Amino acid sequence: MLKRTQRLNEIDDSLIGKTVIINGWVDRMRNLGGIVFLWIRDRYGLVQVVFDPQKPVYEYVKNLSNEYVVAVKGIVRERPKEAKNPNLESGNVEILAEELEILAESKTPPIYTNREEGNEEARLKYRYLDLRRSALQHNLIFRHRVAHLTREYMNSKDFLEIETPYLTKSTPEGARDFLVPSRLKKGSFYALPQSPQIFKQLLMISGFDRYYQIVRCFRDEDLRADRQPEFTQLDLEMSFADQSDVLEIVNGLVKKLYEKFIGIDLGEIPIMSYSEAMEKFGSDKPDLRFEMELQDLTNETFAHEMKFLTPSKGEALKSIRILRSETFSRKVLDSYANSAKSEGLRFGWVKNSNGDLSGSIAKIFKSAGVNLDLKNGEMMITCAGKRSSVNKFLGSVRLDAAKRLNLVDESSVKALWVVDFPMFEWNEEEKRYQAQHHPFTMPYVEDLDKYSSDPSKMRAHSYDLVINGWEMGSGSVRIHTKKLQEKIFKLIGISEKEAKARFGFFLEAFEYGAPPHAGFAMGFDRLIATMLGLSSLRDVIAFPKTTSGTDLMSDTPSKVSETQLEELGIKSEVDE
RNA sequence: GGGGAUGUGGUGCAGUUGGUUAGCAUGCCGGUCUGUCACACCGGUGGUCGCGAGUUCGAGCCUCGUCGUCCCCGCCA
Repeated sequence: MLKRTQRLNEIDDSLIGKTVIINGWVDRMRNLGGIVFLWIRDRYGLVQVVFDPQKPVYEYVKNLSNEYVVAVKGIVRERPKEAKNPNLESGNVEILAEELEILAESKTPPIYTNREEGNEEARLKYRYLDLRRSALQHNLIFRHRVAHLTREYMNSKDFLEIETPYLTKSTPEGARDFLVPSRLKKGSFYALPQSPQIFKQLLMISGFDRYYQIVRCFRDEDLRADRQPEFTQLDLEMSFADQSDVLEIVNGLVKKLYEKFIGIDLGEIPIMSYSEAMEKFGSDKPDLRFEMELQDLTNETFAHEMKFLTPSKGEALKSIRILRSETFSRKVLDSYANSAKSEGLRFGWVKNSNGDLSGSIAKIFKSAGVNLDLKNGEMMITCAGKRSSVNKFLGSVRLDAAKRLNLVDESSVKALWVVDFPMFEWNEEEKRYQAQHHPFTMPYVEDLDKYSSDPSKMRAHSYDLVINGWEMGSGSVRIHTKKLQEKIFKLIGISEKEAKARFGFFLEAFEYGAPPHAGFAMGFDRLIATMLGLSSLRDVIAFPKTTSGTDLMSDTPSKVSETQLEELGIKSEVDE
């Protein structure tokens, strides 16, 4: 075969007059009857090849079609003045073909590879063709570069990349596990790791001191645009370290990545407590690209004159201001009212229409004689009820309103740390507390005694990195004593017996000199998507799954043979 | 598990109150064309309207069911 002497990004003025060989795909053909132009594409670029009717090779160009793989030997020449294409990287030159070799033919592709259109279904079925599109090529190349620099950074900070197993032990708590049946031990199962959590902590106990891994994690839960069943984390753990050490490492990395690849200085990344985030933004992952903070009216003097909105003891009365109310139709406000009601909240809105107050609760404010200081067109949405529900509801209103008002500057990047999450949350289904982060998280030890009657008030030494309202990663200081770990298991209703069966090896490890340690895990797919301004993880993963967890290209998951099941000692109860 | 959107030539879309021959663009095939760059122009091919039932004289359109894709809630330590 004619092997390439140049990649397509290398075809430029410096090669004028030289003979080159290029390899690539036919991106487009323009046959003008006499002269024929081809665009040849590879991963690096796009170059125009000319076929002159005077040359013998001209006879063969008619056999070509889109997506054929070809080798072209020819002379690089400057294009005629009028025929230069400034939109093309190589638009100053072209290759005059002397020889052509067809390396592979192609059927007419079922989707366009040179256009940004096509529905997801067809594109996922022919993912290998979709991946030829320059946008997806760009995303995956970008991802590679970020991974590369990430490794470089972690290495420079003396972190060791150490692999951990994929065939692991199923553990309670957290997401549903993907299970893998064991053939050698019929009736038993491995689980794919939801994260390498336990292993990286064991590596700390082994003395490796600083560990990281860019690693696949698996969670068998329903999908979203920002959630895939298998996804990649930058996982890290440090010994003799606390929260500030971890934040420093991660800050350094994120700032470096944004500076190098996006050209943005993230500046000082602020730290906000979980409770502040909830009170001000109604979210544990606030989008700080716009203001619109929640206001707490609970302690205002007029709060007890608010008729049905009056907060009873322990409840909250809060509001949010919307500057341009004209985009909020009655229908939108009704839908807010309905969702508030379904959360057991009382809801009302009031706006300034040409100097007069109107809206569902205008009368209440008027009779209470409150000066709301609303400018013309400004609206206030007010909500009363259980404090945590009020925050959550107004937080969702805040996001929805920002979307409607187009308040988000898509080119800006706002990162922050949210810290001191609650250690536990109540699981209504199982009627017990469970760890909000995970059960290996170090609690505020003083909270354990202080709030022994109300575990929901205990805080954890945990921290989330949030970028543009996306949870980018989370971490915590870990428990490193058996005694405390056992205490936590007890609090979340894991019996001593169960703890021993599930985590016995882990608890035992703590008896052999476990150093204080802390760590973090960053959602790598999300980070790439955020940096590229994409909302779907599918665009940064080469072979993603659909929202129902299938792969349309390979038709996965699929049935397996009866023999395979027998070998595993498994019988399917699903009817064919 | 629930809600919403969607499914029409290979691809992207239109299709009125249910009405006779399902349009448009692009691709593909053939033709003309020696400087195009999403080449242009002329001609042509291509559709079980996701699938199944029902209502009706008549269904792409209405009803019920079902399947796929996308978005959201639940869920995701």
